[in-house]
Amino acid sequence: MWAAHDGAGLALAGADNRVRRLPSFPLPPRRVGASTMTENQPPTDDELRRTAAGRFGFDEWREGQFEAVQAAATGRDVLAVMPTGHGKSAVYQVPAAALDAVTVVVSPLIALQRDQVDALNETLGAGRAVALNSTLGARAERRAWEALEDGEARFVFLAPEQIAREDTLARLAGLRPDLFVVDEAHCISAWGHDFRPDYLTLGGAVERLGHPTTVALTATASPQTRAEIVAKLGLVDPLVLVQSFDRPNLTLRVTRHATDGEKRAAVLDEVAELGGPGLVYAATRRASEDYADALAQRGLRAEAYHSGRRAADRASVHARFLGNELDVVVATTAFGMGIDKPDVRFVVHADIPDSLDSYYQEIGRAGRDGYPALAVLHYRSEDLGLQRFFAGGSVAEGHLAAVFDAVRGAGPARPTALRSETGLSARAQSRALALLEASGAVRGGRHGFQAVDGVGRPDAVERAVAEEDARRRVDTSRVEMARGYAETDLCRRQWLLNYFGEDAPAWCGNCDRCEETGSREQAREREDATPGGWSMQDPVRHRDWGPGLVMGVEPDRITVLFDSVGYRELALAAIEDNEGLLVRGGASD
DNA sequence: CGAAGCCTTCGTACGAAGGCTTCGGTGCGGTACT
Repeated sequence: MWAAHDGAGLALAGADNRVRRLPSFPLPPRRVGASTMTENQPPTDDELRRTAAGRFGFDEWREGQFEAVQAAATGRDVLAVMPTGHGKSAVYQVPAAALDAVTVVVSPLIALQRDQVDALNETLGAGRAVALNSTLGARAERRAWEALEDGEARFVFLAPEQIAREDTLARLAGLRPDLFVVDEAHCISAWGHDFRPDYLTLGGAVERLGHPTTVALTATASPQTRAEIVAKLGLVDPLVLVQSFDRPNLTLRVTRHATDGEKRAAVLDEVAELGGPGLVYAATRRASEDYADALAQRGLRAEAYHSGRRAADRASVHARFLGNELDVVVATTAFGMGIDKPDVRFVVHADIPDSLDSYYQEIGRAGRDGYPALAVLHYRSEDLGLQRFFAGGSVAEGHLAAVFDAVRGAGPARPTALRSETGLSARAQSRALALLEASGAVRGGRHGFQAVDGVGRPDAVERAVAEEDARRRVDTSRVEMARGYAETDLCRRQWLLNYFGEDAPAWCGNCDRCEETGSREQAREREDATPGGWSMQDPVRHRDWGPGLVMGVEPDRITVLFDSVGYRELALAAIEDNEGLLVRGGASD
């Protein structure tokens, strides 16, 4: 399912191919110049197909995929939202190979970079792709740069932290790249806020490189995340390819529990019964260890996986799981990207995750072979507390003031130097710096951070606090949407697909709610009875929260995604009683 | 926000109950230490 961009807003199409609009945002002007690629004749469709088949053995295209390849090959920015295993990499690799383009690929994990470099060197010839990261020695790093500057290597993979370094960026600019690729682009939104602040610098990097054709790739993104990716990267008139999120072979189920002990027993019973291969997700390291121990006592080959384990142990767990030497891995969110085992039969969540974006990503690791697989969420409303804590962390105004003063006093200064001034922990200082930078009070440059001229301390603190408030509201609303999935009486699949901006029937027949509510006919009757005439993706405007989009319709309430405050549920009774509270149309503009 | 762990207090005088504090998830890069 895909649709081209159509004018001022970002247009997206879902399962029904109906074009929809997201809240719009300002688009930066496109810079012309650096790209050598567009000066050459763009490749013909035949050339692209030949390259795909001959070099990559790729001759079956999914809907919209070839159009995305064409777009990238002719110099148009692309945002591709495609499930894992649908040939996402082809969207940039085929045009890059056909054009012999210099291609910069940003990828968040060194392990992922390594896999892709190996695969490309196997396909296109040794030495065509290199990675640049801190695991290289000085000599290897010099050789990699030389290979790129000689034109021998055409693909370079790096983490965003490398791109954020001025010397690296300057040297990349010297390569005059034709293509700039952001893999796992949802990190811009899901992680970019404070955990990987350097994701936020990628938009600046695109500009600095002269806006080469930019391709953003991800396997999961809600409409809000898509809009954020386009805005933060400064994509210009992008072709947006969104494939259906539905995974019909996954059975969706939620089991509610009153106490932690009851939940724990149910998780253990269920997983022991299912056997494997499967994944269990837990919210804390400690819980992952406890569940793994208890499952091992029941005779399963089970291991815990989290970032507190030694690197060698993590690699061993990963390898043994892929090699069928383990039945179950009990993991925190650390076990994720890069796992591609086709026959995972279940993903059981012992705790609710922070958002449906995470949940979909995690259950998406089940049933990739297309055979039936099970996704069960074990839910206690108390478990939301932990996710609210993670979403709600705030930076003290005193920290913001201290960091701003230190930056202003020291002139351009690196974080390590600033720390002796602020006395803050590295983490606290980096959060404060990221917020000050995002709100425009502080700027990062070649020699470190410096204050922006004309911004005073009260102003800087106020702007940073406002920035953080906005983020917190959105993060908290994402937790609430996860709660909504767990507590809904409606079809789970419809709920999940609606969250991703996709229309879906009210009855899927493959979730616990549909099993209980009986038949398709009953579901249709209930849907027809929905008053008010609201539909998915209707643009609306709220008196206080401004423009938004209808993301879910239930008999007594609708869910709206607002630009300013994230997801909100509104009772239909309240809308009717309160004239002017919520009106149709006028999404933004 | 909720759970776990440590401490204090009360009393079926050594174990239980209540109060207070701390902790909780993701990874890059670079630096300090074995």
